[in-house]
Amino acid sequence: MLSMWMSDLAAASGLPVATVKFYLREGLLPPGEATGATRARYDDSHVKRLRLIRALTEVAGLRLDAVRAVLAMVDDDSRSFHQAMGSVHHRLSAGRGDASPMALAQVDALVARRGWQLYEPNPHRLALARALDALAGLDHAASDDLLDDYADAAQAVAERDVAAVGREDRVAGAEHAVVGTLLLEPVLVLLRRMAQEDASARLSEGSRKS
Amino acid sequence: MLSMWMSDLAAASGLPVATVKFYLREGLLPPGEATGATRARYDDSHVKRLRLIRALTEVAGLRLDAVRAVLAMVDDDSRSFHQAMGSVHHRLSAGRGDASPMALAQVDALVARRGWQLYEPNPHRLALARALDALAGLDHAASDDLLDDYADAAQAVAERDVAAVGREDRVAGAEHAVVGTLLLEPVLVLLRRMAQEDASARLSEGSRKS
DNA sequence: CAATATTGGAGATCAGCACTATCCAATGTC
DNA sequence: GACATTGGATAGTGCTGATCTCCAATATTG
Repeated sequence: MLSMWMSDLAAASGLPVATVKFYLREGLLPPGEATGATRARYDDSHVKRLRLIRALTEVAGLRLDAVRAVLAMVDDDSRSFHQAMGSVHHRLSAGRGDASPMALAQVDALVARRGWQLYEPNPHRLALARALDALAGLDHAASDDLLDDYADAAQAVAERDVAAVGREDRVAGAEHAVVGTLLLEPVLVLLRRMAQEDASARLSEGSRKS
Repeated sequence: MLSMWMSDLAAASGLPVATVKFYLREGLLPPGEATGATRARYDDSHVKRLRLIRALTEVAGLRLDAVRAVLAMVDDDSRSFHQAMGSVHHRLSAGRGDASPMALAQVDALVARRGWQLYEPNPHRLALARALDALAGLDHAASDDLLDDYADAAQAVAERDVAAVGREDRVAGAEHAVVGTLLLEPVLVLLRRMAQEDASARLSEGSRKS
């Protein structure tokens, strides 16, 4: 089915018509091709766009303004993966408040140890420092050693992802990569939860008396 | 300062008095010791509790009902880390909707490959399958190979965390461990974003003509 | 000890977000 | 030509998280 009306689009995407209208109004879904004053045709690209919007909100947990920013990236072919990912990530990590100089220094030290090249101003740095402050404030300060282990794991998946981008999507545009990267974030978190459940089960089992 | 009034508590935590009152009403903050009909004293434990609430909402991104569940765990010494973490994680991964049998099978295969022991019903399994469905629906299906790499990374940090719990907190109660685990989730995500920014910078630099 | 300011409890109110419902005129269909 | 459908505009809903307003009881100060 290449061409459809709004109600078909809604049916195809499993969303209420009212919601499709809402996304149109918000500029998240491009308008269909008008066939008259009160009718418009939509096609497969609109179905896919709706799937993307729902994936970004439901799976990646983005709010609609962040979705709008991601879609703007996706629609702009002129950006490289690197540029697109940068804009998107920077927007996602942005947040209010400031961090202690100590936590910032710990982050900077980590970045230096790793030899990471980051752009300034870098919202990840601030967000991470705030997380470390929160941990420290609860008597749960993260050691450099712990951060290194976490960074090892993070770097392993990040390099894997970027290598995949270099292989597949260098020319094809940034969309695939950005979308994949965003949706894999919750995957990593979920896998950590599962792995932790398993490890914790082993621990409590191993220590059980009988 | 061991004993204070509500306005001092608000000042000490950096929150408006109205917000402190709100948390009291919501049962997130235990009531102070009443010294009369209209006065109550609060202490350090209340300051720390407020820090915990804000860390869970701002850093870990939990909603107040999830915070309430975590606090209930924290206040209940009778649970092991394993039990507490299970309840909390299961609540966090809970979500609406269902997943395709294909995605569920892929998750089950992964779990089987890893030899992970998970409890049923397991919300992580469903949530992960839904994420995989979303990826597949956007022509970005995750291969078993990719999942294995992600699981490697997830398992590495999970085992590190659980080992730390076994070392420090076996007796001390589950609070530390649960809180640390929750707050380290965003840390891992942020580190992945930073590592990706670095890897992507290297890639685009390495491929630049001059 | 009286005057004044502060405290904290209860309820109402508000703001932001993501939708959802109602109108309505134009249009397509039978 | 009667009738239902479409889709644009506008207003309203439900939820969450927080803030405002009142007020009587209480502490502090002169």
